[in-house]
Amino acid sequence: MSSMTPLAHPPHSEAQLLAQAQQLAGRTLGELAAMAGLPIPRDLKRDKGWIGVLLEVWLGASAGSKPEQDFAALGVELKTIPIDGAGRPLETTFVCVAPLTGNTGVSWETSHVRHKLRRVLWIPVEGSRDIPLAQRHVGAPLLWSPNEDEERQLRMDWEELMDLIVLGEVERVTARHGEVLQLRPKAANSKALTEAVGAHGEPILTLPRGFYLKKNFTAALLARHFFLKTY
DNA sequence: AGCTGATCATAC
DNA sequence: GTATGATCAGCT
Repeated sequence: MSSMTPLAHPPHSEAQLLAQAQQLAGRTLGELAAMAGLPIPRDLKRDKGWIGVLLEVWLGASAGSKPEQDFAALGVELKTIPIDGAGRPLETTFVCVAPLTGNTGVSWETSHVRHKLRRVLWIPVEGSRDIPLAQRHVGAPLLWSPNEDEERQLRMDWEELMDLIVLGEVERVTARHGEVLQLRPKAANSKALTEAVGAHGEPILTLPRGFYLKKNFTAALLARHFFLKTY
């Protein structure tokens, strides 16, 4: 326990990555931040990505911005997921920005969504705002790939949403579209604009959008994991 | 209460 | 603006 330390280098195998993640289970964010020498914000209001960065440090992921998977050599993406006392997600999960132009000929097979979700290390973290940040516990990790059903659900939603984008109907899409995958703003604020395609094929300016996993999807994959592990 | 639309920090 | 990391918070 006292030898616990952040990985100084990216893990060389999934097994090593998972082993390190399992070491974090049961610890509090306060303990992990102190051991890593990171200051703890009072809350996440102005530090929304803080937990993600903290766990990146512990797991040897390259912190910072790179359009790559967190563990590129392993092809693994890291996602922290806030959960309530019953282990259910408190928030949707951002996947990637949605391409709003240049989409002629794009397919699910080569999509960013599919690539990002090919293999994910999920790390549940207590997320209730009633629990002080430093006292929140890290849960047991789950190394996951979509099964046949999950992949089909994702593909169907992705194709529906991309069809609307290509047809110039992006501004008619709401977060209600999609069963497990939704499209929502992903921007600094409501004044940030990016290019998209209008209803008549003309260029328009609209909010940047991102693909997000709905809570029903992540809740199911977490529940399945804990069911199989426990019984 | 939960969801949808909006927002926060930082690097480049 | 885009890309990384996500959660906030007003409204239904």
